[in-house]
Amino acid sequence: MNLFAHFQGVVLGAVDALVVAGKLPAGLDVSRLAVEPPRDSTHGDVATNAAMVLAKPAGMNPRALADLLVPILAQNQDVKAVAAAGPGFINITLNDNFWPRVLSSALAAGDTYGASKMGAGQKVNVEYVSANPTGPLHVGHCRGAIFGDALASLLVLAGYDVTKEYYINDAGAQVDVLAQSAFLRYREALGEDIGEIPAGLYPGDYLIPVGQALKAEFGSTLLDKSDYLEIVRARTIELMMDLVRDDLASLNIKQDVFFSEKSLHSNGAVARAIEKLRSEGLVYQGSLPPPKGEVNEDWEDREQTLFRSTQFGDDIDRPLVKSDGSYTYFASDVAYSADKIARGFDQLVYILGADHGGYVKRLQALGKAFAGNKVQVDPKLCQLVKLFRNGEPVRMSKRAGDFVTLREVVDEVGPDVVRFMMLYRKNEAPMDFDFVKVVEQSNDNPVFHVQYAHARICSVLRNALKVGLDASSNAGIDFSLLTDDAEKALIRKISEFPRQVEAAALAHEPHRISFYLYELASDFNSLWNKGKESPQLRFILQDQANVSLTRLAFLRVIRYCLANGLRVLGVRPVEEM
RNA sequence: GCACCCGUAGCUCAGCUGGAUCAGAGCGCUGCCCUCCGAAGGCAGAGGUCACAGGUUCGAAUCCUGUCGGGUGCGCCA
Repeated sequence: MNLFAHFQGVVLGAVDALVVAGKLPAGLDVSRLAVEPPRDSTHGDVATNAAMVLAKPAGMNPRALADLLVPILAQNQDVKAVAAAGPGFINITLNDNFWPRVLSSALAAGDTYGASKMGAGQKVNVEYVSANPTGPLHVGHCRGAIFGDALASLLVLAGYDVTKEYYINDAGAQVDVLAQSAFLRYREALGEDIGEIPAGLYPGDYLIPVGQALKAEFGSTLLDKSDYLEIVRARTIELMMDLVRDDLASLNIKQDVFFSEKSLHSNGAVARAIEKLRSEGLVYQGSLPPPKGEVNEDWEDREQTLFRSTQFGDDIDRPLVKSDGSYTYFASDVAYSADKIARGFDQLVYILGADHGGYVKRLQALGKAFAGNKVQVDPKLCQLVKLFRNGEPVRMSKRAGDFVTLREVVDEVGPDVVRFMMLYRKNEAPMDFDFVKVVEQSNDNPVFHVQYAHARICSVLRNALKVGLDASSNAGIDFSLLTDDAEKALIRKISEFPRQVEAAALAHEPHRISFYLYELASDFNSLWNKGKESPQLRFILQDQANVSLTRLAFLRVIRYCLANGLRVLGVRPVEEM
């Protein structure tokens, strides 16, 4: 159960009672009414701003309204005490028998503790990575890949119907260059001395096996074909996407849909989407003003086909057709947006790199153009990751083909560490990633801190078996035996998990789960350390089977909480370290 | 020139969509404890005008405007 959602209902019931009694006007907007944990736990267990939010529309003083609500809330069987405080807060202290029920329901929920129906099956498309299929993924793709994947898991837990999608930029000039580069490697595989890779082509070694694969498949027949480049391009893109999928698999990322940009052109979707916009008066011939500030020598005034994106909040209108008559990259985006919307998504989430900040408004403009306000378009920008090794920056050469690959990072520190650390920052904040620090086996390392808490719990559960306590049974559990402050703090923290999941999902911010898990692990460690000094607080007490069984069940709840949270992040909850 | 992101303790960052004698965590620093329990330590302390200036209201780190500083972009490259 979500304790706070539960009491939201209770508070709303109290408000209704006042309406029925004629003490409040009907039809008040309760959308801002919140039920939250109080900042200071000495204030109580749950707090609501109901009186302050409703005071103004009701034309009342917040404290006076609070005083009306207090006696009604006090009647609730789960409420031990309720009081108005400060400017109009209402603090509720729950009956002692309430917390054991929270734990019991969490234990019963087990692997599904924290799951929510908030999403109500709404369809969400999360598009992430979408790197050009011209080589292996590099470290720059890493953060967005992990962020998108964790967000998708988070949304699933919160009850959304999620599609994880990758947009393949397989049209345009860069894949022609790729094809030429691969063809060179093909000739090399056939024994030709190709010398230096010419400037402008992709020099990376990863194309050598592609050349060999082409040789194995086609022999030398491509040399005589006039449409060889067409064949090489198609085959190379397939091989590059295999490479990309392998890279993603190293992070345990598996996307559902790989959407081809090229297909939008070949099946006429681009033309149709633009016609759709044109029919609504959103496409016109015109010229754009030159950018102010810096002087651009190459600037020439041109008339072009433009999408009226300024009508939807964009800074300038966006060109759809190049001067040679072919479509711009943005024209593909137009068709792609239309396609996503036609597939019936309620939300479109785009995970973009920091250098794509300029895309936010135009993507939102497309959403509005095709679906009005019915579809929420939320582009999320992931800031840069700076690599360090023991505090020293890891230098990357600018030369093409010489970059730190995603695979190198994963191979060095492991997928769990990469995933956790990439999610231990909010996406808008730049991040430092130190190869040495992130693998330190100490409590100062957040990944270790959380993993270790889980492993410790598993260790105690194993030890319990050795002394004949069956921790998997639900017999003999009496959660009201958990009365120490450290235990109670932990129970509170556990009770917040479902709420954290919903809030993080709503905000599209998976990092909140990471921070929550860190705090949960800290609270658990505090209890553990208290047990060092006070043996009666340990989990296994030789002569007190009922207390031991209860505490072991408590540990199982904590473990579910940790494991379910880690599952959102895509980090393995390890059983020993 | 314009747009977007960022600015919170010495450092790295949270701050739950405007809440409360609450500005928090970790590191680092200081002082104790830990050679016996469940290895990869524990407890406590010091520190900040939330970049700056206005505004909105019962109430602002949070919203608005402006300024300063850092980052990223800015018409036929995808």
